[in-house]
Amino acid sequence: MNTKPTESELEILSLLWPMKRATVREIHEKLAETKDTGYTTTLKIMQIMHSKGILGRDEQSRTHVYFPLIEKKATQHHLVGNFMATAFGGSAKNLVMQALGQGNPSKEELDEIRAFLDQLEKDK
Amino acid sequence: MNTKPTESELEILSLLWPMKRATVREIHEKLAETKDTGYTTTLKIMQIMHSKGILGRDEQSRTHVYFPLIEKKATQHHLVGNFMATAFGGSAKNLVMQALGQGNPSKEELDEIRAFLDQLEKDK
DNA sequence: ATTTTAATACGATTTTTTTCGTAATACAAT
DNA sequence: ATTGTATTACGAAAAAAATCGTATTAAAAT
Repeated sequence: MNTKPTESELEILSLLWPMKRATVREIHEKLAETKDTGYTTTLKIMQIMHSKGILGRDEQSRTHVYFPLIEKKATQHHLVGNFMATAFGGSAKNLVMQALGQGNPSKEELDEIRAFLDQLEKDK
Repeated sequence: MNTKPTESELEILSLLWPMKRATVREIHEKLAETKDTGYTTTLKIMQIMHSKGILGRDEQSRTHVYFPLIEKKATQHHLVGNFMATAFGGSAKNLVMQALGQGNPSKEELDEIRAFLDQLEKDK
C-alpha cells in the first residue's frame, strides 16, 4: 500500500482529507491560491494518484469527483516515522522540541500535550 | 542559501554533522550498512552537494575531506517548518502528538519535554 | 442548430534526483 | 620500475516528479 505520497500529492491529500470529495477544478482553485501551476498539471497529478491507488474517483458525471483512498492517520504515521529517522536521527524528543519551539502552540494546545505526556507515562 | 537538501543529501548531512569532517569512503561505509548503492553514487552526491554549497571540502590531500557548510539547527528548522505545513496543516500540536505517540520516548525524555513546555508557557 | 465553455485524455517535455560505468591519476606495495 | 589499489573526474543514463500543450468531447449558453 502506498503511504509515501510526493510533496505535490500531499498538498492535494491535505485538501481532500477534510473535504472528503472534490473535483479537479475545486482542488486546483485552492492550490492556485498559493501555487502557480496550470490546471492540467493539477489534473495530471490527480490522475496519477488515481492510477497509483491513492485516490478513488466517481466517474458518473462528466466532471469526475475524487476522494482519498489512503487514510490521513496512516499516512501521517508513515511520514513522521520517515522524517524523524532521516532528519532527527530517530529521536522523537528532538523533533518534538524543535516543532514546539517554532510552532507557536497556544496555551490550550500546550495543556493538551501535557495531558498526552501524562497518559504516555502511565502506560509505561 | 540552500536549506532544503534532498533525501539522500540529508542522510549524508546527518552523518557529517556529528563527525564534523569525513572522506567519501567513510561516509559510504556507513551508508552501506543500511543502503545498497555504489561508491561512485555516494561520491557523486557529495560532489553535487559541494557544487551547491552544502558541503565544503579540503583538497590538500588526494583524498578529499568534506564538511557541512549548512548548520544542523537551521536546516532542521527549515525542514520542520516545511513538513509541519504540508503534512500537518501547520499544526505543531498535531505533529508533536503524532511523533510522541510513535516515537517511544524514555521517561527522561518525557521529563525534558515537560520542562520545555513549562519554559515555553512562561515566555508567553 | 451553432457556438462557447469546461472537462478529460494523451503524450511529450522539462526538471530534479539518483545511479553507475569508465577513464585518468596518484599513491602504495612489491 | 612495475603492478595493484583507491580516489576523483566526467559524462551519461535511468528513474521519479512536475509541467504543460493540444485534441477531443460533453454540456451549457446563445
